[in-house]
Amino acid sequence: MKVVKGKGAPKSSRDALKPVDDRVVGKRKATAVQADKSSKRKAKMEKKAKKDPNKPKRPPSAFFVFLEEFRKEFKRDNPNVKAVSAVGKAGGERWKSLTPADKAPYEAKAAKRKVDYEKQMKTYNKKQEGMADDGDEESDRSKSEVHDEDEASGEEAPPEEEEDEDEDEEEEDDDE
DNA sequence: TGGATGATTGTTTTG
DNA sequence: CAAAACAATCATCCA
Repeated sequence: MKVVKGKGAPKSSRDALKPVDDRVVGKRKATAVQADKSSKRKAKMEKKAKKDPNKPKRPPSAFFVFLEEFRKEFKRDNPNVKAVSAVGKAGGERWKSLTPADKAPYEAKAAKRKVDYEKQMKTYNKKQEGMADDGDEESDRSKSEVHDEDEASGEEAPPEEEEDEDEDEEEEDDDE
C-alpha cells in the first residue's frame, strides 16, 4: 500500500464515489513546479538520460487497459470534466472496487499486450544487433529468440487473431 | 508553438 | 530484491 500522499482518510472516501473537481488543471501547485528541468519528458530525469532511438514503449498494465475503457465512460458521464487527474482518480477508485474477476479480462488483455511487447523487443533487439554501439549487453538471449523466424521474430502480428479469452475466466473468487 | 504537468496504478526496467 | 520511472490521456500553462 502506498501511503505517501497522506490521504488520511480511511478507506471510507475511496468507497464512496465522491465527485471529483472539474477543473484540476491550471493550478498545478503554486506557479513553482516546472522550475526543474523543462526539457525532456518528465521532471524526473536526474541526469542520466538513456538515448534510445526507438525503443518500444512499455505495455499498458491491466489498470491502463481498464482506464482506456473507463475514460470513455467517464467522459460520457462527465463530458464537462476535462482533467486527466479526474479520470485517474475516479479510475483508481473504481479499479479497486472491481473484483479480481472483473480485472481478469483486463489482466488477460494486458498479458497479451505484454507478449506483444516481447515481440517488439525482439525486433528491437534485432536492430540493435546490427548497431553495435557500445559493446555490452547480454548476448546469449537474443540468439535463442531470433533463432526461429516463424512467428516470434515476425514483426507483423500473426494472422491468428485470437480474440479475448475463450478459456475460463470467471475465476470464482470466493475470498472477497 | 510545443513541451510539460497533473493523477491513477501496474508493469517494466534498472541498480 | 527494491526503488524508480514510465505507460495513456488531454486541457491548460510558460517561455
